[in-house]
Amino acid sequence: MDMKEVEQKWRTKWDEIGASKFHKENIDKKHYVLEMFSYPSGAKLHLGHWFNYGPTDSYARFKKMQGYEVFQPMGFDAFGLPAENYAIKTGVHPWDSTEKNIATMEGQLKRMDAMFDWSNEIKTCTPEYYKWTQWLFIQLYKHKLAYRKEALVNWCPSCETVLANEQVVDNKCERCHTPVIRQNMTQWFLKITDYADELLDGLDTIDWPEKTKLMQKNWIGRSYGAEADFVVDNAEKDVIRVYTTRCDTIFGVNYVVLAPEHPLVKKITTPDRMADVEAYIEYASKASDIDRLSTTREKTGCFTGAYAIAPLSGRRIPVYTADYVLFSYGTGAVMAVTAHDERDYEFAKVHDLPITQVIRAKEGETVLPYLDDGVLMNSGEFDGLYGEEARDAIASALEREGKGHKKTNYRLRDWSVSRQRYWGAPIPMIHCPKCGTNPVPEKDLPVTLPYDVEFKPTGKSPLASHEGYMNCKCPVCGGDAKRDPDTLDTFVCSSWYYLRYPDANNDKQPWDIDYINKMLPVDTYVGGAEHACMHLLYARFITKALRDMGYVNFDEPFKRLVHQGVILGTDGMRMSKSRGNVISPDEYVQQYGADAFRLYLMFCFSYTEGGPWSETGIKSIAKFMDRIEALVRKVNDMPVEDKAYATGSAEKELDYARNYAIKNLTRDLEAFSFNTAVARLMEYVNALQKYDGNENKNVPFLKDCISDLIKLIAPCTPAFSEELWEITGHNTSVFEERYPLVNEKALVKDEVEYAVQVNSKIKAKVMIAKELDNAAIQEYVCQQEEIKPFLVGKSVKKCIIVPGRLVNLIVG
RNA sequence: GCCGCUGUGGUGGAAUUGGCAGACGCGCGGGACUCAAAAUCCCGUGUUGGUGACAACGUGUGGGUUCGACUCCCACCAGCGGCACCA
Repeated sequence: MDMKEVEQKWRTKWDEIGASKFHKENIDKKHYVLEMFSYPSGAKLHLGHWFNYGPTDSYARFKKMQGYEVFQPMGFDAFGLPAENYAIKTGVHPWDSTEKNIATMEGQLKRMDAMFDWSNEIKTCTPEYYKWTQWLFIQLYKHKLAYRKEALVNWCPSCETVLANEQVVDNKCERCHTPVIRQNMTQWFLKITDYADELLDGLDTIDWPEKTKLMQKNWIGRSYGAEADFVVDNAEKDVIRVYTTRCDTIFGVNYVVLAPEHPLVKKITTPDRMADVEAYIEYASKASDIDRLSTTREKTGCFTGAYAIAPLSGRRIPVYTADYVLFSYGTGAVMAVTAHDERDYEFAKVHDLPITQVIRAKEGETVLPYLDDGVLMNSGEFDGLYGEEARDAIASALEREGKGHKKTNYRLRDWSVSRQRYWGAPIPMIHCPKCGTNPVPEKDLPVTLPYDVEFKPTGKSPLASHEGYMNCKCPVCGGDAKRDPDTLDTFVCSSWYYLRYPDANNDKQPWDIDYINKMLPVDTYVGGAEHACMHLLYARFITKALRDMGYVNFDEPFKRLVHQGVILGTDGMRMSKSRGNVISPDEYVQQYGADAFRLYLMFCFSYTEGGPWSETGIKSIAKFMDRIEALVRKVNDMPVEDKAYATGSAEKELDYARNYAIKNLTRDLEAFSFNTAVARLMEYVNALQKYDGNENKNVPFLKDCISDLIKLIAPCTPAFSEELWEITGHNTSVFEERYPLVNEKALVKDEVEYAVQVNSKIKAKVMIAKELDNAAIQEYVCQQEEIKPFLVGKSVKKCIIVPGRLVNLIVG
């Protein structure tokens, strides 16, 4: 079969009949299949796209054949850093390069023969889309979920620009190799932390990979502890508030540590220590959070000269600043318990600080640092209390004295969404010297991203230099005002796109609420595991926030989630241009056709694991399809005579093979276990060929089995199967057919093979009739010639029977 | 470093979730067809020992639980994904 021609033929036909269209009248049977949309940075579709979209489309087609009304849209996550960097390097405007890339990728996606409903396509960089991204931001602002605060950014002093983490290599600017510093900048934040508890608890309600749920759980990082106040021994009596999960150790506090960015550091530092402290802050600004949290890194720090009074014990202890404390977590200050915390213990050794034991093991020796729960000592009235009981008592005491209280804390931080870049959705906010900061009125949306902008780094956001963009009228007083010069993080665009797809052409509102409530949640969402903690968490947060605002009525955006694995280069390394190990799918598609290529991707990798690319075997997949075609044509040409055909054991065997295939394909496709699904297809084809070798064939039965074969493989090789369906005399699409249903009766065997073990070693395989009970099985097995020798002079002490599988005789 | 995952023949990968390890392919070996080759078809193929029936060993390493462990537990090694401005 000339697959290129066949694929083109069916592509045209599918377009004519609107085969990929979603029919709203069948919404009660909807199944929303979504693949993570493409990022058009490279000019072309890569292997990863094929691996994500090809097999998932087969899943979508499988659902369609099960009678679901499938909605499978596609679009482009088109804003982002790479297009801007490309523009800075080459001078090609991000609009132009992005449009061109999208056009190329659309063409390639269409050749994939997936059932994408292109009438609902989305491109996040179009005003029609980002108008609603801006609308979303304003709703969040109005509901107090967007606010501004200072936050650290990577700053290259030489390029005078903010750098993405990706642009920082070894703490240096990737462009000019100047050491990068962390600098404070006022930024917009979204209050994802308001939803921390619900984001945790909601994990129990969704069908996601356990590992992804676990990663999100750890990312949110809920911990139960207490805040406690340490009063600085200075004129102002400044208060250092610390967060601790171990308030039971509070009598063992030997010093207090402030993060170098903590505003109190400079305030309380004594004049004689100021030079050292400033030098230390400078030093700390050069390290990344990952470096700072490394447990193997040397614990550095600097004494501020100040002392504070510990609550409850009243002890006077020194105040340090050290970069192993992060300003962004907890209160940005910790109490250091040198005897019961590893980092503090290490720090105390280096800085020659005392170590005060306040906990001992319940039994056995106590080795410092002792980290587990234990019995309190040297803790005044609390001596003798243990673990949680001690923490409760101490937290209550803190509260009584007005020096602290219990506190639940999260590792999760609010989501920083301001970007000092050009290629993103403009932040729809206006800064007025008189009225402060206010949102753009919704009737004035979108705030259009101007084309004629100097996007090369100048020390400010690119939009800040565009007078025509920046100058505007205050929506409150009508006076002269300025726009916010920043754009939104692209994760904001992708945090709600699944809501836009079903109603993508609505120009009155982001979506029709009634309609979207019927179309969502997404039934099956497929994309890479690298998004576990960011995109997937942001999307959940936005859904919950919109629900609370009344724009949707469901709690979770993605009912079921599947991650495809990563296909690596032939060298086992991640594909990248710099490594030169990038495999292009195009040549394979050219040579073998999209169907064979898709089938190969399904068969030769574990879908959720991926693995190194190898083209060995792609030929055999093409051959497998040839075998099917030959078989289908041969059986199709067999005349049906007017006679009674055989219905003996050969027919029973083939019917078993057919139903075995139906049962397993149905299960495996549902489970995204595509490689085993294809293996079962191969077994079925082998069984058909074996039966075809018989002299006396039941031709009508064989034709029926072939018909099922075409339906079974149809989701995997769509054009090929349509062609076979036509060859076998049909003038309708095979995707209008129902996926074959299993006949369980055909799978019942009179006898089952059991493995027989003696003392857990396999000694024989025995056919055992289905109706035997356990006692009869044991008796039957013991009579077998292969087993008898093992029983001579011994008795069976125990007999373990696993129904349908195994008998284990324990003898002695 | 921290969080999460993975490790099975020469090779890609299976294994009903604690029950016959290696399904289905690739590769390799042998054979049929052919003047020959390609294509196709048939047989074999974890390792070691044995002519052989068979035996021993075998799922990254070391230990443990169990009648029974690729699967569960503990410790370690290697690789991969993420670590909040790549998306």
